[in-house]
Amino acid sequence: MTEVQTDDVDDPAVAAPRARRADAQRNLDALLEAAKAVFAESGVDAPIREIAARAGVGVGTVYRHFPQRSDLVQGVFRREVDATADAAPGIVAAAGAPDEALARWLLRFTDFVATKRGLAAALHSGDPAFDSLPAYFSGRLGPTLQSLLDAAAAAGQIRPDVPATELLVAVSRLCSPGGPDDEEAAQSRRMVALLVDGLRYGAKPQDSLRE
Amino acid sequence: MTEVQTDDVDDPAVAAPRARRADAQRNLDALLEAAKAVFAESGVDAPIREIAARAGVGVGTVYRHFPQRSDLVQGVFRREVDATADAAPGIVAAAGAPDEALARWLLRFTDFVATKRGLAAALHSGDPAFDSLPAYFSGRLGPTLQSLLDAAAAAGQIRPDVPATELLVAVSRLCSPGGPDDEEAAQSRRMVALLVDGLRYGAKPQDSLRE
DNA sequence: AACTATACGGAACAGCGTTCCGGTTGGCAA
DNA sequence: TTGCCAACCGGAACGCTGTTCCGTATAGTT
Repeated sequence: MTEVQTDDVDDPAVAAPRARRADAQRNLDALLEAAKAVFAESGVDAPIREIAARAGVGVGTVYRHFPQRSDLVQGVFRREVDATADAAPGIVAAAGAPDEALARWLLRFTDFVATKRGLAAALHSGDPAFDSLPAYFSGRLGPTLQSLLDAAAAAGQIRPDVPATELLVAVSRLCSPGGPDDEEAAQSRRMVALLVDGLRYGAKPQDSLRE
Repeated sequence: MTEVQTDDVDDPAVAAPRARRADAQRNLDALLEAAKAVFAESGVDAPIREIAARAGVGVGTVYRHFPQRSDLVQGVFRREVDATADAAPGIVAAAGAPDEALARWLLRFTDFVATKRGLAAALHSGDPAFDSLPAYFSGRLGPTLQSLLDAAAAAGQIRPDVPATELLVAVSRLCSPGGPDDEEAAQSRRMVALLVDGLRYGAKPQDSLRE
């Protein structure tokens, strides 16, 4: 995430020792992907070996990339937050209307929350290694959601007075009790959809008089 | 558990199968004592073997008396709560005045809180095995402290308007950050003593003018 | 004193985190 | 293209953990 400006190849100034090897990058990606899945279904205390096996690498590789378990947790968390935020433009482009984009993105956000259950426990466990995560969460996702809300509100499709941060935690809580099984996930999605309908209702209450 | 009603040899009433053997009772006591110490210095996640060794028994013995770890935690907790509450009459008898008894009992309570640090984390971990503990805590200790407060207030030695439950949590928090080391424990005790002086001050503010 | 239900101890097993090192390979230089 | 070496990989190995199991010892009764 924060590993930009890697090489100014023909610049003799502070030359990075060397770029990361391709296989290392591949394994790192596979590891984050596997950890995401395992964390989601077994919690953040899942065995390292299981994650390694899922990623098709040895445990040594896990420890080289993530010396501490919290490093792996943070990596997964940040990656998911980024992916969720970055999905917004594509969803806006694909959706026909701002309120539809909003609804779809919130559903996407639901998937994210499902990933991080159990992870929430780690966040509140007081471990200082996770101190920076909540700020990252709202800092990255808040503005994204706010822009979606603003667009839909400007189009007169939803009520304009619901803060993004509140909606964020509301949706989180709607999904948090839900386990990894399909039925509860589906239920969470229905509740989120209902919430979005609530936003729409506030925008044009006169429509509710029609039948 | 469910294999009773064996024989009504000479007592037609429900005769207990047999009493607990003396050595079993000894080991149970030693176990609770050892667990108390180990929990206090290493938290409730301390190795079972360490507790067993401290009690001078084998791990098998631990598991027979406490099949689950939570059983041991509960046992220690209840035992400590009981001991703290039961200490009150003796302290009252030994102390010269009600306010002195109050002060000494609160110091005694401080020792209890020191024991249960880390245990607090277990209490709030959502494990349903611990659901009954908070109620046991305030139900047992609240009335005890209240009677001490009432006695001291009736004697005009302290202010009468401080509820026992509030004082209970206040003292808990005063001690909670303190680790197991002697310096912080001593500091906690000083703070508690200061709190008691505060109670006294409210009763007869005119005394503070004397020197 | 003899007998038996009860209790004890610790070896044994399984699973975990973490370290370590011989073998492998990607990417650069020649 | 070929060769080289640093970077990287995999998994064996170690130590610690919870938990089970059973041969042995003993308290309490007859």
